[in-house]
Amino acid sequence: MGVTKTNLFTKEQNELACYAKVLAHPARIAILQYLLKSNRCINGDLVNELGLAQATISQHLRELKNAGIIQGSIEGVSVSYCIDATNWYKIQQLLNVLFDSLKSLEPKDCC
Amino acid sequence: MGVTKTNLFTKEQNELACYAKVLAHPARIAILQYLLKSNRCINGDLVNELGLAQATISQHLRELKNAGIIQGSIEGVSVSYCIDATNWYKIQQLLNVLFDSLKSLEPKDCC
DNA sequence: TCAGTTTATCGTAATATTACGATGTTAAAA
DNA sequence: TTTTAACATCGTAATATTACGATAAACTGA
Repeated sequence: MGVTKTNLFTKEQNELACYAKVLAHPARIAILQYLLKSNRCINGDLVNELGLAQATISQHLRELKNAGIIQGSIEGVSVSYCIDATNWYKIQQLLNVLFDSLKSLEPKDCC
Repeated sequence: MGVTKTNLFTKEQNELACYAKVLAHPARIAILQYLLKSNRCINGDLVNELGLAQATISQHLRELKNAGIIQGSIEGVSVSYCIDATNWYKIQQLLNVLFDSLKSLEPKDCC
């Protein structure tokens, strides 16, 4: 097996899991933090900043882009990436809907 | 390779990625949503609710528990699981620190 | 004690992810 | 036109994840 049984779950559950998966790697977190700090960057910036090979950075950038978290535009010989603000807030809200739905319990209420 | 180069990243980046990884599966999202709704559950509840084998549910529960998101206590012949509220809020805050640090830009400011 | 119930763990097959060298592709510069 | 720079993509090795049957462990009730 080893394949997630996507059909067992709701669209919302799969969507949330997909977004979480994109965040589930420290290099991608680092890329996002770099973008948050500097507004935009190119592949080469990140190769210097993170210590991973160019091909690896490119692969991570593609995953972030496929998920809609960042967008890239060709700028001469390089590609300028930045955060897609619209999706950024959408993902934050999706996560907060989940996290906010914990009815407040006394600490150690159940277990 | 195929091994994340953990040492290249900060403790915070690795921690955030770890929490995201636990959320990065629809079955675990479904388990959390079930717990949010019903406050507590046992393995058998989830086997009925989700359509996955008992061993698979048990494996997902272990990952949620190892990450500190849920806790379980033995209750007779079964194990009662519930959300660990303290860590729940901590993770939400960690995520929001990331998401809130997007300086507001005009939509389509960069790319 | 013995049988039944509920979980956890082991072993394993199928698949996904991570990382990087090598190789293409595209646009500016010479 | 040729060269250079910056990326993307391909191919692949190493490892991680997902799922489940089988089995073990622990507690309950007869």
